[in-house]
Amino acid sequence: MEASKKRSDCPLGISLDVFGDKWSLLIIRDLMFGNKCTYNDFLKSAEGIATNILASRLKGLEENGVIEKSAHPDSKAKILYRLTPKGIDLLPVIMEVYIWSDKYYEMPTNLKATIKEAKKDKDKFVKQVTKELKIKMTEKKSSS
Amino acid sequence: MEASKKRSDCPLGISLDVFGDKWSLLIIRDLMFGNKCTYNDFLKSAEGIATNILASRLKGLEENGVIEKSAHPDSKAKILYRLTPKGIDLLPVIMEVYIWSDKYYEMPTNLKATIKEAKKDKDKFVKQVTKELKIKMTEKKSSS
DNA sequence: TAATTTTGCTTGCATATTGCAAGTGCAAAT
DNA sequence: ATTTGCACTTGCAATATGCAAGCAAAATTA
Repeated sequence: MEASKKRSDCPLGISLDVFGDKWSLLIIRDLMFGNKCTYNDFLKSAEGIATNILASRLKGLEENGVIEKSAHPDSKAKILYRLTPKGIDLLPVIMEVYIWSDKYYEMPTNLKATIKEAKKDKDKFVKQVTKELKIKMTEKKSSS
Repeated sequence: MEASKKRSDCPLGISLDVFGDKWSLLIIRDLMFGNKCTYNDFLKSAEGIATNILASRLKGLEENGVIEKSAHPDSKAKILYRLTPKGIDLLPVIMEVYIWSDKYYEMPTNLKATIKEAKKDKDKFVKQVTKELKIKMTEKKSSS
């Protein structure tokens, strides 16, 4: 997970060293679609990540330039986590995982429409959502 | 990794329970692009997976219907591992990871052309390679 | 035919990672 | 002034990983 070790020159291996674990992509999902942006937000997610694991993953993702910390406009006690452009660029990867999952597993009702839209025109969906995310991650948001 | 445990109803979480670790996607990569199909083939890959981990990952991927075992036409001592249609359907996911990696990391020369082709027309690339894989995984191949 | 090698694992054991509970320090609310 | 919220850290047990060795069946070599 740490930025240092590299098992091979294969781009897939390098990528898996960045987000190839059970938790990293879930954090990125929360930032993309969950309207979550603080440590406590992530903790509250359904999967129940442990506090130390969350801390280590946030550190790893930050070291790898996928997310970044910033001051929360609402409070000095809060830290705002945001996706970097590099993190936003993981949208196609996550989208394809959802599409795969939709084909072989049960899709929760509240996601069906979104996945359907994504499948209909992937490029359009990625462009649209990327645009929204760029805005979202730039604005100094004042709470959800 | 085992087929049983499910952390949440999120399709992303379910997917990560199937291939969300440091090794599974590398095995799938070897099956897709590496012309590898036996236990020893996977062992020889650059990343150097341990024998027990490889065995447990093969078991997990089989339990989850991503790969399947079959008799190797060359020898009874060999076991042929193949991607199922479900496994082949992971191609778009892996492709997007490569494309992401290409943007932010060094791409080995021998892969540049393929990635460029994939980026030019993703749908076409996926259809083309899927077709090839379906054939490859169906034929009782007589060695690489 | 017998010995050796190949193949696909399993086993033992040391080390690393994970998960859970509790605790810490600072900020903010009461 | 005290309590609560937030972002962690720490300790420790449980689990997973990595490494080396071993093992049985099949194939190859002698």
